[in-house]
Amino acid sequence: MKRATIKDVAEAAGVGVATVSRVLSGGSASPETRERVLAVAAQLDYRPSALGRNLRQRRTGGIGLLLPDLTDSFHGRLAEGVLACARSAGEPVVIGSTGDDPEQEAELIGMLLEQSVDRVIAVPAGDADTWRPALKAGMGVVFADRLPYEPGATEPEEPATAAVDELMLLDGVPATPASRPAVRARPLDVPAVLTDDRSGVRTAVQYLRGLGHRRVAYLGGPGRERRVEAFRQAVGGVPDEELIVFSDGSRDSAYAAASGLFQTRPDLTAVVAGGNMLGEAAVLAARELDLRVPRDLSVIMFDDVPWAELCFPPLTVIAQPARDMGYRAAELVLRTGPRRPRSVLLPTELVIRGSCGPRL
Amino acid sequence: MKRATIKDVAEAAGVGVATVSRVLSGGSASPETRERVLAVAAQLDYRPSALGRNLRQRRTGGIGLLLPDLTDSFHGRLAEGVLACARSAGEPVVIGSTGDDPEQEAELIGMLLEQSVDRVIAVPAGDADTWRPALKAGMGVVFADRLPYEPGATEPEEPATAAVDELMLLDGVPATPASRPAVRARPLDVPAVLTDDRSGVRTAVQYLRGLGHRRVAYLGGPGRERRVEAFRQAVGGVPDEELIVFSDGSRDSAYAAASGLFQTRPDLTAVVAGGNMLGEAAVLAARELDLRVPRDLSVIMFDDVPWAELCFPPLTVIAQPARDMGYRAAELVLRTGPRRPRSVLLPTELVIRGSCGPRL
DNA sequence: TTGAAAGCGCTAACAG
DNA sequence: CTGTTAGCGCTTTCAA
Repeated sequence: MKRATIKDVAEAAGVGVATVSRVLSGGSASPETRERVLAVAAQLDYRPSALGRNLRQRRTGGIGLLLPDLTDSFHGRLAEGVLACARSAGEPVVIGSTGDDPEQEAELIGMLLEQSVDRVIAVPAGDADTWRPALKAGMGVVFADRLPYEPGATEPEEPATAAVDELMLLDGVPATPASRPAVRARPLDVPAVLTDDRSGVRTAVQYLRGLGHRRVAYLGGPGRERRVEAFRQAVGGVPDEELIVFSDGSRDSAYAAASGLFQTRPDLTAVVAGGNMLGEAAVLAARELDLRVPRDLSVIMFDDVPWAELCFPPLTVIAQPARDMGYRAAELVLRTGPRRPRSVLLPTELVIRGSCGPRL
Repeated sequence: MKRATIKDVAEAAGVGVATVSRVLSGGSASPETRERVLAVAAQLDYRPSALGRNLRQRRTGGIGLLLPDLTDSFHGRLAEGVLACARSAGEPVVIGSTGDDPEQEAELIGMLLEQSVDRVIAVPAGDADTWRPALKAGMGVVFADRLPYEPGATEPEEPATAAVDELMLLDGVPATPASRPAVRARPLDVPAVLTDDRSGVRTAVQYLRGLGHRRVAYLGGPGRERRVEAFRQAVGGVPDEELIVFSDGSRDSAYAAASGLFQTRPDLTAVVAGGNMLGEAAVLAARELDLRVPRDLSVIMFDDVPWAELCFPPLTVIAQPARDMGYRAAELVLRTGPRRPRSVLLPTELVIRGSCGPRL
């Protein structure tokens, strides 16, 4: 038993297909016609097929969502935000997990293109080159949490000025400092929803400093250029590069990075983890090496997660509004205005629990 | 600059559109024609539009994925499994989050129907009535982790016998006991990928029993009929119903349930949490009430999560292969065989850490 | 092996 | 206000 089509409804109601189409999409029609059509449609259990409509309009109307890893609580919360907004707009969401791999990401972009999904929200894994095809194809893209940079240079630039407007309102301080190092990677100029990494990192470092820590390390993940750069600035002077280590998106690599760091530099007394998986790794590695937190090592982590409170000791964190980020990204990508939507920078919050102590 | 269509390719290659279609889908064509077409297609950067194909074939070929909550680590891992399989099959995945609410679920099913997504994987929130429309519309559906039951009766029945075949191979014991209580809710007879709740719960209870615990409580979530029933059976005799409490899918409700339980029944010495959010709530509530784990209270939790190890004390758990479940569910729903695919029951594993101790 | 042609279900001109 | 008609891009008979 196949579904009724618009033609069936038209025949059964004794009207033309155009009339049915109009009635169903709120066009003009005489009250009686409208009523009859509606009745017949309900009676036949008619559901307009998105297939026909999409082909006709040459677009699907759905939203693509590309994330590095749904296993990461941050991305899960972000996704929930996107889905909540999409649902209230009645839009379907096509999801893809990139594993933080630019190639997979490129493949998924291709898939979305093939499906004519013309709007996408992404926590990007690849650089500007990965995303250029999507942009050129006219996709409406909004980035969340990170920005793809032009390949080549290594020091990230602040996002385009439009992005910082909101922050300035939030903490009353321009986020773009007057002086900058020379070589800069330019981020893609595309609307984005970011957290205020700079002030988050600064807060964390200052907090640690206030506790007396001098050798504080940074544990970074992929796509986190802005955080690292902010870290270098926050510690001031000539940063001890050995105290800055990276991992890719996996748990194993995060653990390896943390463990390696703690072993090669037993003199460090505090570490800031650039994400919840890094924080997890730091706690695990510390425990394995018999480092007491916070006596031997203070740890502070980017992103608040439910288990931060269950951890021993409870983790001090820089909280980010992940769900809001997703919701707002969806709002932006759905906004079909004439002008490109502005970017948004959301504030972080220091949540003090028990994983940081004074340097002994 | 719009995308090239099949017609453009045909013209540029001096052949008919049918030929292009054939070449691109691996049909027969003379080597030289094939080569020419392929060259032109590449040169024009031609990508076949899924829109046209889908309309013609009256189906999208994508997979729908309906989950209660992406914020829950279990569902996140499940989703990653589904996405991994879908990606290797080149199929897009349309995702929806139901919040464990049957109404939202029904709405999302409607949306998938409208999109002509004819295959769906779900951790169902609603009952059989919620899913009947999807089934009647001819959707290929595979359930994961839970099964929708016929509304009315309250005691769940084991899933259809096909489902237990795999388990019997796995642990050599038939999962369907000879004797059963009288009133039963029938699960929908649809392929599913489930974990062996019965043996998992039994293992947990026996472990606790071995430690000397007599008053062990159960903290249940939504859609967990089979686990509760297994719990009742595992504790044997007339179960103390006051020791069995439920919450809906939210963290708040889980915490309230746990806290309430601990306060009304201070005599209990052990609790099994029916999911990771329940476990989280149990630990939090215990801590709040100054119950020492495991001295005053032993806790064991369904589902292993990364933070179980970071928790204090590290949580003893019944691990479930969430990611595998997703992957296998996707395999099932993609299997386009003549016969309906068989269900799968996957084993659990007791992982002993530090949250259970002897009764003092 | 190939091309012409007929739609898939829908919307948007355009006429009436 | 309403019906007729022309496609959207693709696959698939059916002849040639």
